[in-house]
Amino acid sequence: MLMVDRLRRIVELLRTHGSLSVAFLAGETGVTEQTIRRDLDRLAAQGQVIRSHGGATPPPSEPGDDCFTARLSQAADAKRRIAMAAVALVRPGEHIMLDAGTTTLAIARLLAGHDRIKVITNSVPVATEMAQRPASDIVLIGGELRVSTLSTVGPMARESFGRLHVQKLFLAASGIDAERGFTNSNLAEAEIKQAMIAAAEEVYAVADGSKLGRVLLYSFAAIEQVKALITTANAPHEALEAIRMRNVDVILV
Amino acid sequence: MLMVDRLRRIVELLRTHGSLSVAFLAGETGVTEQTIRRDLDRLAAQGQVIRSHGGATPPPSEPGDDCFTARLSQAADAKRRIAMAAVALVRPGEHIMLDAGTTTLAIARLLAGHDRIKVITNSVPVATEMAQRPASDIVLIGGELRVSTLSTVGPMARESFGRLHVQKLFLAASGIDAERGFTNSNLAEAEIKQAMIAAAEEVYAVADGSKLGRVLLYSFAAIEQVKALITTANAPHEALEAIRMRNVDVILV
DNA sequence: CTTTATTTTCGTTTTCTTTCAAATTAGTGA
DNA sequence: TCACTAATTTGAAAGAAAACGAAAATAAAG
Repeated sequence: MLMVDRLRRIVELLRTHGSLSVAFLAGETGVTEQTIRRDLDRLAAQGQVIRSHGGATPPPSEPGDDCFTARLSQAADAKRRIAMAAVALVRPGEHIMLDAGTTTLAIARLLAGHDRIKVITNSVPVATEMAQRPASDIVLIGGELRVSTLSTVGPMARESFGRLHVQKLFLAASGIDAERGFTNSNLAEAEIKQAMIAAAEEVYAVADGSKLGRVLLYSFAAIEQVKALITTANAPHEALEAIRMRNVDVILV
Repeated sequence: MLMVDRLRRIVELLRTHGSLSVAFLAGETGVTEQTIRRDLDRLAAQGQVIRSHGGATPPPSEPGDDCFTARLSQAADAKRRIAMAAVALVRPGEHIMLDAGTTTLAIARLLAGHDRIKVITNSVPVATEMAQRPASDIVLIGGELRVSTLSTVGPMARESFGRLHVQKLFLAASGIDAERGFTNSNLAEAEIKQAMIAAAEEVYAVADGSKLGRVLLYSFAAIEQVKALITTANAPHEALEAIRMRNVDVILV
């Protein structure tokens, strides 16, 4: 096991367990306590962990600085423009699905104004955002809650999506590539996205330009499965062309 | 247990209990009174607690603590005491259900510290609260989202509960009466509560004293269906007696 | 004045730091 | 490609520091 892997592992273990002793981490990683101490010193210098006598604790997660809200503020304007283009596609009275993600959250924010639209989602932030407006009609899909994205996954969620049928799905993806299709770094989420795609008549992918040409671990759909991709103009030109060649509309905002 | 964990625990216990003796803290944390004294000295030096002869008290609340917020936190204090009694019933490794409500939200807040507990809920606030802590294992029940309570209801939620099985359910109710049982003013929620009760081995009702003797529109359970009622001492005495007569434990906090 | 709590002191245990050597890895130049 | 050197990582051991518990002396509370 490489040292970087071990460091990552330590951070991960601390995040899930709350706080751990040097001895435990040594046993868990198969190295000496000495080495763990050195690792913790290093991680503490980077602010990744808080060192304490006998062990370490994860860094305090201030409200509004976790990974989710951090991503939220990033490129807020681009996301809003994408969201506006997405909302323009929605007709009154339609049933739509919203994937979990910051771009889809921006869609929810705009959509909250529209009446008579039923929104189905597995994202807790999307649901709470929609609930702000009284006239909304929301179905929240149940399942195991993924803490990092605040969305539900697992068999229960997959099955729930399997029974539903909607006109439009707005799909988020961390990686979009003409060849490899849509990819994601988490298996459970990839499975849910597949279930959502199966439940929708038309699928619209929403993602800022940085996601184009990126390929991640789990692939969950071919590029042809979506009707259109809504993205920003900073996407790599050749990636966009390759997608257009496969009969997917590209909407640039 | 690391020292930092113990220090955190002490602060937490003081915050919830109000003020505690050195002996109690020693018993609670499994160390000598001597060590507790040293801990308290340390915490007092940081201003985290106020030292006093024989024990310590939590730090004074923030300035700008007017009469209104005092009353507010008083109600919060009642809920927290109920929540503490509820959490004391939970054993490590158990699966529990949390109903939607402010008292159950207080339970979630306390429960978030416990490891290895799986929480099933239909309440979005409860789920997000639990998700704050890394080590939590949460199942969010899906369904139509009721905007006013941010909880899911409807056939989908009912069915989901129908497939689950947990050791303990902490049930909230707007009205509790020995004769009329548990009542609620919303039909959809009443139905969900019935489904939850059916899915749990043991049901514990949690409600502040003002709910006792009240009867609302929809009744969803008889008083005998719960194992115990956790409530505050300000509940009407005759209402409590009537409930006790029906073999329901009453836990006053 | 009695009881209880605190401080002080001391020894034991645990954890940390420092230092050194072996092992691994990366880089260099023939 | 093949040694050779330098840097990094890791483990081991010894001394320093911290945490903890126990007991005696002191202070506080009723």
